[in-house]
Amino acid sequence: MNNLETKYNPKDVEDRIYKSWVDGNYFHAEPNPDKKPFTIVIPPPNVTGQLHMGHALDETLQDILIRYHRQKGEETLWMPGTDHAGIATQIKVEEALRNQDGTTRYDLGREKFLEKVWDWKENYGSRIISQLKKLGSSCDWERERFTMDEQYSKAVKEVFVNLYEKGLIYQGNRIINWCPCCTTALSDAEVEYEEQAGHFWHIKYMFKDSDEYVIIATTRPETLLGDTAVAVHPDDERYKHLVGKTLILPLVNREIPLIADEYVDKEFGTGCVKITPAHDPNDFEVGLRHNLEQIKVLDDDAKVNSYGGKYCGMDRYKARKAIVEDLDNLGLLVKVEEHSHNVGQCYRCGTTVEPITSKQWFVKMEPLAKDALKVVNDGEIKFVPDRFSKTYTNWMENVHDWCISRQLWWGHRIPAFYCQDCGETIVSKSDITVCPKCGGKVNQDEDVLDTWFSSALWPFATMGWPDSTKELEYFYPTNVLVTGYDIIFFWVSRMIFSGMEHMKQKPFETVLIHGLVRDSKGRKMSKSLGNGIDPLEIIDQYGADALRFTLATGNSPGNDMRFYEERVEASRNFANKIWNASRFVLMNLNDSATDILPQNLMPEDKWILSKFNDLVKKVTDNLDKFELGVAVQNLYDFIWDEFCDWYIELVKPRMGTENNPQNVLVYVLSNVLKLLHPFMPFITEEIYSYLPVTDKQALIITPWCEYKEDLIFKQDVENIEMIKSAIKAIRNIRSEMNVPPSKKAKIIIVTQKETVFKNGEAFFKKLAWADSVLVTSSKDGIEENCISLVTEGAEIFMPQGDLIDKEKEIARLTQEKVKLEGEILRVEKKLSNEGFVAKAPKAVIDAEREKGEKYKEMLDKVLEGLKNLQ
RNA sequence: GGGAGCAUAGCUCAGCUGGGAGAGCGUCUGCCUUACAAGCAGGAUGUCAUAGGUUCGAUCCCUAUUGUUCCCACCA
Repeated sequence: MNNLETKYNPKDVEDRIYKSWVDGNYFHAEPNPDKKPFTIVIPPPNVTGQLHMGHALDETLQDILIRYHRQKGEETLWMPGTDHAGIATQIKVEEALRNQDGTTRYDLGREKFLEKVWDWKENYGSRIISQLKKLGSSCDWERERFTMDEQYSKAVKEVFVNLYEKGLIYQGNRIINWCPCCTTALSDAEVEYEEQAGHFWHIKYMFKDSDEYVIIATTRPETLLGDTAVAVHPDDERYKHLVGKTLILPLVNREIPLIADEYVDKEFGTGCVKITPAHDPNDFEVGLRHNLEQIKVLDDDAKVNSYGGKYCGMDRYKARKAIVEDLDNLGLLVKVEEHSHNVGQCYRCGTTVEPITSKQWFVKMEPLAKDALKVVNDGEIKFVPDRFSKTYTNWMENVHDWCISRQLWWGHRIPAFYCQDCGETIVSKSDITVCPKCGGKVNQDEDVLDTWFSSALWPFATMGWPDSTKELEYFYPTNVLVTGYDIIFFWVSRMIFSGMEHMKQKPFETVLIHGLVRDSKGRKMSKSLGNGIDPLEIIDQYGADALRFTLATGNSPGNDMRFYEERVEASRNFANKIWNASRFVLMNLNDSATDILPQNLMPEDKWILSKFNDLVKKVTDNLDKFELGVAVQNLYDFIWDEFCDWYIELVKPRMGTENNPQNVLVYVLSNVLKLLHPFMPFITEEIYSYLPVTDKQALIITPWCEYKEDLIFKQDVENIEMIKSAIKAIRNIRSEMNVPPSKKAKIIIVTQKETVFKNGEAFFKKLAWADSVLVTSSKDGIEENCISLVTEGAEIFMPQGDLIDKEKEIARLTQEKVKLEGEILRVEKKLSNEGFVAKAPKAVIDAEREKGEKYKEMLDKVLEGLKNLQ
């Protein structure tokens, strides 16, 4: 115990401590009517994913909250698990197959391919979990869930059927976002828009049997193949007379009408718009209004199909080029403008998505959005910081129907069955093989559901829904959801309406939003940039506590943070500081040491106990407000500055004497470890195990500290602060005069508070390098050639013999004088301001008066000192 | 087009309901003071983006401006 190394080595500690927590079963929660529940469900990482900094931040924040509430004695459940992550996982496995032997999923067929994915999941699914453990995450591993577990799948089917029966899920042929690379439909949320440089092609459309024409402008000339009309605004005088006439579609030579529709903006471009109902969402609507034909000209892989005549088989960009060339040759290309516009891209693979009409399943959002908005607007669900509730409501108010079918194989297969004979569609929780209507053979829908459709159920499906379980009864609704602002739309909003719809209760009360972890230059960490920092490497090098501390520090909710190694180094140094302070305490304990406070507390003991009490309040309040960054800063300041730099130094002279401060040291250290534990669980648990505390148990379950009124000693705090300022003043002057610590000095303290400073004699010797300290209330007999220092409550004289440079001393005191005069002037100005005296709170005025008097007193002494020198 | 964030020390950032601004890193000076050089002591550097307003008093609240980042929408 006395031979701990001078450097904290996390590797000696972390795995062993983690195992002790698991063995102690401290992470496990059970419904317990005697206790208040506290629940967080983890944002399930992708099952084949690897831990990155974003996870590390997310998990750290959750673990802090979880450990805090566990120590507060609540029945604390952190529900862990993973997400099957439809597209992401399928892409990964397909890629692996391609690299392995060049096979595609089609070569294997659905069944074989899914076997491969399940194999993959078995291999890599545990990786992310073990990585979470490295961080110290105290999840209830007995309850680990996966979004494709049997029970979970039951919930997904239940929800689908339920919504279908309510008319909130429907199948329809509508414009959706199509990713030609993943060959699946995407929801609006899964498309990311990027400003790209493009062109604006102006094309002549000739009227039938006429030399007249209109000019349309387009950014996607290849869609011309699917045009079924040209539209103008009904009030547009330029074209009014032409409405109803027939145009000849260039290259295709199809006859299409010129129609009038309010959708067209007269001011934009030429005022004529080509209408391609099958490939543009606005045109689609126009097409419905005018009963236009939808001609789909692109295949699933974005190649022109047989409707495209000579362009058939060309990929969309090749076709674009060819069409522009042909139009130009025909003299139909009027001009080409540079044009920058937003291009939608698949959020998984980055391929430009193509709007395409397609038969898909949708969730009707409007009725669901209603309750989901109410619960946030009423403040039943709170976003931290609050501004994100606006982000949420804006989205929810304008939400479109949600396309939930995906043309993938990995995921929850849509529980819809189609009769081959009568064409009936049957939506059913259980698999069926024959049509209940005609007895014909049925086929199940080939598609799977959007991953987010299943993760939307996470807060209750993980607890056994649709069965009624004791877990749901006890732990639902959950307390906090911690996640990044980037998935509010994907996940948070969908959990909210799902919770409201299926549980008739909100899924959580607080949504704690954090920002992104960026690199040192503020860029997003990404694989393609290669600027990602691996949390596991950081843990390996600096320890999990240092990583956690770094991620929790200097950051406020909702804001991005920059991550660089120097910050981790600073955190590691802090861990080391704690380690060494603890070593010091442990080295100086005798067999009778405990954490029971003695009766005869010294002023400095009362000072640190008061400060510690303040800390308890601050840390607790900040944790309750989700100001984790402020809470951890409070701890840092207390430990390094107040406990190490002052308290330990102040009590060093008492070590080993009758008045040994060991119990106070043990008390403060053991208690501060409790407060620090949520942030730095490993090192705190380790050190706590060495301490002779009365409540000897694992720190992880040791009760949180309480604020104790009777451990606040106002007068002693004032006195010690006075001594501290005096010591600082002496250090300051010595440093200014380049006096090395080895050179001791005589100190005479003239004060009206003799007892206070007499009690502090030892402090001056140790911390202000004095060899003798004289405390007196009178200036009589003080030798000349003294440096005089004016500090709060005292005047300090340090005889310097011949060393004193009179001129320098006069200059210094003059400077001091000017400073004090300035302060006094400021205070007086304030106090002579009628408005201030009349309207400011009394406490502020009193404080200001007190300050003024203090300064005046000090100024008098400075002036006297100057007089003596001259 | 709509919305939001940010602008504070050389750098990265805190600053929680308005009462003369802090930390880490860096930097300068002096110290291996028997827990810690991953340390100790001391120092320097700020028109708290700009301009108005509210107030006795504004880094903080309001308005406008500038710069910057992001989100949503998608006029072809």
